[in-house]
Amino acid sequence: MTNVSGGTLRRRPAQRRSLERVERMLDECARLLDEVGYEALTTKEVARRAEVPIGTFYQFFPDKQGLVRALALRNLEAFLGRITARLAEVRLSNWTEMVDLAIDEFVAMKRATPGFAVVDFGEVLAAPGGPVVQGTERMLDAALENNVIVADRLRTITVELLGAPIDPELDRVLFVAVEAADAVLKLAFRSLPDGDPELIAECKHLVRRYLSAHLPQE
Amino acid sequence: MTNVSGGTLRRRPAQRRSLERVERMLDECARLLDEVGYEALTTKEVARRAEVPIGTFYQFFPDKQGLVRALALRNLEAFLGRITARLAEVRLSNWTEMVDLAIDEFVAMKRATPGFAVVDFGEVLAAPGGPVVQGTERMLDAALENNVIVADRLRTITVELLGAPIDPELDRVLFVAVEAADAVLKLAFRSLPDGDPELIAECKHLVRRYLSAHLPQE
DNA sequence: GGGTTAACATGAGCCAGACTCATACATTTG
DNA sequence: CAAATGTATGAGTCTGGCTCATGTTAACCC
Repeated sequence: MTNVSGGTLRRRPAQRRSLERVERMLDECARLLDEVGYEALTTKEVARRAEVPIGTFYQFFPDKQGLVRALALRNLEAFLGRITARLAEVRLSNWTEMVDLAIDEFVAMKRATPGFAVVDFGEVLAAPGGPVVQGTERMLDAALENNVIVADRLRTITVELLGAPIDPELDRVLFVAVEAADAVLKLAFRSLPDGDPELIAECKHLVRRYLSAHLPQE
Repeated sequence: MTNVSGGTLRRRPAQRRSLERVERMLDECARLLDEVGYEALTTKEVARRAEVPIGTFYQFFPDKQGLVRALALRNLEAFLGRITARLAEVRLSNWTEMVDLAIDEFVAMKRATPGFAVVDFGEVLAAPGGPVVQGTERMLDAALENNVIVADRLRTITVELLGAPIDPELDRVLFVAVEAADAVLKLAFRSLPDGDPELIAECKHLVRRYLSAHLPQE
């Protein structure tokens, strides 16, 4: 699995102990996100639960956003790993199956991964409204980049699946599809803790319908 | 125009002076959102720019979220007003024209209305991840309700347009469409200050394509 | 007018939470 | 063993959301 999460940490943990600590902090961050949400999440509480002094917390994470961003990136890696693994298992006969697979994996992760329903890598704090243009290290950019990564990954898979790229606009189309799916699934998980099944179905519907205009029926 | 914004304010301004003050605070809030984004926006600065003491600010707005929520609701009213006005002007021959009209109006508002590209009524702070279930006065609920209002409004228009409701699932479908469009347009305005035209076009594409599965071609 | 009362306005200050930094500790190196 | 270099710590700073005691205006009554 490629290491996507470069550049999030203030200092990279070198020893085993530090590494475990960072993992613990991320775990507790995820659990706290489920319990109280992003706004009410405090760095002190994360540190307390992870049994790490606050000073050490700030040795590794630049700030609260950085913490959540690091978590989102860890989740992104997990997602890409799962998708890749699943693809190795099954033989897909057409792209609609891939849509279902991707969405099912995403939903499964939302259900199983603490904090993931609150901040997945798609939206990571994009929303509370970073200004349209701002410093390079904004979450905003991270969120965009993340969906670019997912879309790109899906493009690779799609191209492999179809044999050759069909539509030169495929990149943008996939990006839009990912963004839209992300939003609808977010909604599904806001409606019900395990995700409203009807909305999840509707999400697949939406994506399939949209992509069918750009991909061959086969 | 119906007054949607009930219940946002701590106290409703009665006299002319208070009313102007509240408007000024909302205006400055909008401008600040464009400048620094939601997180960096401070109630002190809003009050300072509106030339209102901080105490007075809190006489009217319950908190920072309440301020932004009030702004979002004011924008929602404006949007519904504009849509209604436009519909009175033009004669629509089919529902695809309505999709274009609604999206165009939305885009026009994003361009013209300060702060609207940062927090429109669709997402209003839903994202930074309130916990899935939490107190009644959460922004989250507000955001959901707002899109419900828009979807409902569009349903009314659609039903009028078509003569009779076609699909019993129309409500959910429209809701999903609004949510997806919202996300893609948000993206378009993150990419370019005035909204990436190609993404805007793609948004219309997405919605039309999706709805065409549920609405008659005519 | 004068006096009483109720509504409104004000900003110094409280408090919580993000983040720092001086100090203590450990670990490596000559 | 001493110096140097890295690492750990939590008391403390600072900023920003929000309050509340006090001052001010307006409304009302005699």
